Amino acid sequence: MAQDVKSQLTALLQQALASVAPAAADTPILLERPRDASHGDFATNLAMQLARALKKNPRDIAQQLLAELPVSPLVTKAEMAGAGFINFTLDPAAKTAVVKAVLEAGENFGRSTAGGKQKVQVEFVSANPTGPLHVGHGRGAAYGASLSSLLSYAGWDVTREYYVNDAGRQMDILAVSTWLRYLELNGVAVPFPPNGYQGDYVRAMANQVMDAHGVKYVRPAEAVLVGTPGLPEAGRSDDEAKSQRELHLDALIQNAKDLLGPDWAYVHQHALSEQLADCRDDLEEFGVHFDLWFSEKSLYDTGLVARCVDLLEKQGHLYVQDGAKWFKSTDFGDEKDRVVQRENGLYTYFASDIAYHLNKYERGFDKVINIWGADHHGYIPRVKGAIQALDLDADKLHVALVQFAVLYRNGQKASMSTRSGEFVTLRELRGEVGNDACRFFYALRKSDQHLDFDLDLAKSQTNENPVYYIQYAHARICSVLNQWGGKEADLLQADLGCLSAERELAIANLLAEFPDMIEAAAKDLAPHQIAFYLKNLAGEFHGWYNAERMLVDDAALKGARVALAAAVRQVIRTGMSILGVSCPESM
RNA sequence: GCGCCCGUAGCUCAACUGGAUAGAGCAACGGCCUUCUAAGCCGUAGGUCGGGGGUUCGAGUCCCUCCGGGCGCGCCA
Repeated sequence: MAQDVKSQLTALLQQALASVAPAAADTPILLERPRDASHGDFATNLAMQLARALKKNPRDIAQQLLAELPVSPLVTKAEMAGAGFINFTLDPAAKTAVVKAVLEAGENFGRSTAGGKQKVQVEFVSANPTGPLHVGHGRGAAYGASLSSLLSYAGWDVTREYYVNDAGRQMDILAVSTWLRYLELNGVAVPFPPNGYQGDYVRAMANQVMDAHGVKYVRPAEAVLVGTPGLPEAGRSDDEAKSQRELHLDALIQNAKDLLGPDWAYVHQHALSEQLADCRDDLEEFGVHFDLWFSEKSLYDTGLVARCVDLLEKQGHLYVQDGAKWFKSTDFGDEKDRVVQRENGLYTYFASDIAYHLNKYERGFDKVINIWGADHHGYIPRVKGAIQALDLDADKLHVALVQFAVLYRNGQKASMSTRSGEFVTLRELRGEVGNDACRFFYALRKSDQHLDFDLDLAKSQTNENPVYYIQYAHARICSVLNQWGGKEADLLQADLGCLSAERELAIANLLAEFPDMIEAAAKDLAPHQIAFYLKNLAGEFHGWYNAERMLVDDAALKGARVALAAAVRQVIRTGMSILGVSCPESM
């Protein structure tokens, strides 16, 4: 199969290298597939790499290498070209052999052992369960899910994980928002704070609480508002007004806790589980599954946060200032030191995040991948710093930043604030453009690249979406195979020597490239390469389909062509399945 | 102001990690359905890779510097 071809070529070049330049015999040999077909099937820049060390013209070196190159039945032509490239043209049989390899291996063609069964954790989405997921989360979800599948396919032992921020102020705000809407239903006149959660789903939860427990949690407005600073004028957006709104909201939360006592936990828990369930359903429908939903709160309950802070303290990485405990992250390259424990004794989000990472390391992952929104990039140095401070290997942690998707509607930016309730939800997007198109649209972008998501385009021109281009190729092949009507197992006996058209050999070369592409994509954490590969493969297929007929009278030729088509179908299926996109048999 | 990311065809994006004449898809223009699915194919047009300098056999890719955009700089999460 093709991998063998590549390593055999490498071996040939190593022999030539050893006699031309024994001193540089360990020069790594890079074989690439030229874009231009006239440059053959493989090319190496070995001569150029040697130019500096040997102080010779690359073209002269290339000629010497060619002279020393052992002959091989695989290679029909080896020649020097350009600035000193050596181009190889392969024997057609060496190229088409891949068809049989694909059909034999099935969905395992391309599967790699590069990951060596090492344990890798991929943590992604991890959105606060305070409202519906929006289109930005969708990008992280699609990327994380595709990346996880890719790594798994490349031989890693993958754990997919969602970090649930179920402790902290944002959850309190959601709970109090729900309660205030509930009071509203019961005619209690408390103005709804502008910095509470405004979405309709909050009212829905209030209704549920009402249905389940009636007026049990009603309290008088005076009691709810007692001791609150009140709200500034609605139009004010100065710092003072903002801070007053936050203080007001905090006071409301405190009053709610006092007035409801143990029942506060019910409201809190109800809001959390409702939103989490909604989020989980949403993601499941999107084809995004998690092995573990990890609770932030559990880090407090098990005492890991406190243990972590103690540990850092014992190692001398903490100091007290203004009543708060600071972590000396500047010792590890951060811009400034960071608080882990507030003046009021409460731990910061950073503290629980340190504990979470300690927990990840204690679970023995060989590699830990965090997929974060790009707005968190300033957070990386402090987390890596904390990991180092705990005497752990910070290089095991890789933070993949996903740039936010900027939505455009009618040519204008659409707002994406969760708090204001004005956002396009992932669910809406899925409903309007479909799961497949969504997953593929996201997959088609390099994750760390800014993404302009034109809603009108995605919604109105779904037929133009490249996902259909690939699915269509798959459906066409299914149709041909149906009409052919033979047993697919028989295709293994096909006389591949019949495949001689340029297009057929080009497709064979592309198929052979699939395993290399998978390994490269996994190494780069870049599933978008799969999407581009598939587009390319589908394009080659469509071109061939229009140029040649598969179901011809000549039985041998027919068998060979159907075998090639079946191999293309297999690779499309494998690739699409990694991307979480379906392959309908007919369209 | 400081730090990180980015700037490639009219639009949205690639470019095998420093390699050959920078590639696709939309949009535009011209062709192809009595034969396996026209959600397709074939062709044409479209570029000083933001500007300038540097490193070397060779730069969209690395270094410097401007210009332009995004994000971050909480005892929030």
